[in-house]
Amino acid sequence: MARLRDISIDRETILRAAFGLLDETGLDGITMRALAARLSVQAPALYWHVKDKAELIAMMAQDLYLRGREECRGSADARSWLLALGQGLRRVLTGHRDAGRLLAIARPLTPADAALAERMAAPLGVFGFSVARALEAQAAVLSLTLGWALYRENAAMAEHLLRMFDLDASYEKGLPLLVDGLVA
Amino acid sequence: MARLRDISIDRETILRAAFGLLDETGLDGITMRALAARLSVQAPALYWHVKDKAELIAMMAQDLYLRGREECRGSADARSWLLALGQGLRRVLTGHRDAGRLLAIARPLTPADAALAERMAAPLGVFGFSVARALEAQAAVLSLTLGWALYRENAAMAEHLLRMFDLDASYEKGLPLLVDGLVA
DNA sequence: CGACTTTACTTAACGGCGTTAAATTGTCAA
DNA sequence: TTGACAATTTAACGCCGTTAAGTAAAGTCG
Repeated sequence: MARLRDISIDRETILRAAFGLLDETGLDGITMRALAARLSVQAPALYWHVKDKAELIAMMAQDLYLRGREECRGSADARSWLLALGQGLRRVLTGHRDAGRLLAIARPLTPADAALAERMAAPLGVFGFSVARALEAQAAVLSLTLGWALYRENAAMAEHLLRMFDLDASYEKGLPLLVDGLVA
Repeated sequence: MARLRDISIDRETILRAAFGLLDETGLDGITMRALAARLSVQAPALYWHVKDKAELIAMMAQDLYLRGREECRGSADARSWLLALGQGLRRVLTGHRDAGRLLAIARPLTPADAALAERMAAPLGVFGFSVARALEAQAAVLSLTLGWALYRENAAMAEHLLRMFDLDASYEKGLPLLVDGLVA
């Protein structure tokens, strides 16, 4: 395991370094060379652990989604579950620079991995949702949240706009409107 | 005007060529060299008309937004105006490959141009909305629509998922839920 | 008409990017 | 001791956005 170097890198350390790089330099700052340098390694070494950059971005996206979903573990009904999903993902996305943009450019995962969306929505089944209805409701909440995150990232520069209305409050208001309709 | 070449290029022809290139090759296919080739010109010639690639993308984004808004010209009330805004933008975004991703990576326009969002939301004022409430409502509808477009672009490859529920119908259902709450 | 400026392009080049190929080195099993 | 294997290195390729410098046509003006 340990080789020339005291500690070697693996997918997990690469992933964490990538998020660190994202927060410090933004999405454009994520280059294979910069990421490698942060791990005290040459760029091609990364390709032993990761197929290509697109896979790395997909890994990061998946990590963000899963962290967002953890927020709705103890939800007692469909309404609170969907609210927690939206707010959880929102919290995760606001916690990383350019996180919305990252999700936007992330290539879809492998076909086998597309089942993730299905697994994610599964808890809704417990509350009596059909698979189709669960996927629908989840898609609506995730769409609103991702779109909102992008809006926020883009508006960050135009402070003038943000002084005219509270974007965060707008989300807090809009999400329940959508969710209430979805569970009705 | 006309010089060495019979017809010269300008911002408008560049913009149209860029959308053509987008539809044929996707967002990754939009390179300054490919765009120039499509106009029978060398790449650096583009920089006479456009500051850099980011400005080109911003131009395309603005064009998409404005085309989306044209849909809600004849709306009689706030509800139908917001519905038309969402559906109009949705129609425009589904009409171009990777249009959602393009909006997501487009850098915010110049500060002076940030007033565009304000101008866009202005018609809502006629229906009795305050500026803040109009911007809020518009942000919610645009967020849902952009997020939905991204969802759709990413899910396009995972046909398996799409066979389990109707994403378009999901949007048609979710948008009124949000809008009804916003105008209440 | 001829000199000068301006417009709109060309060619050439730079540095950085993602990625691949090949060589290299340390570790472990037989 | 040897040989397979894991994990990295060095070197390089082609493409990217972008800049610098040169150049030809068109407009301006004495």
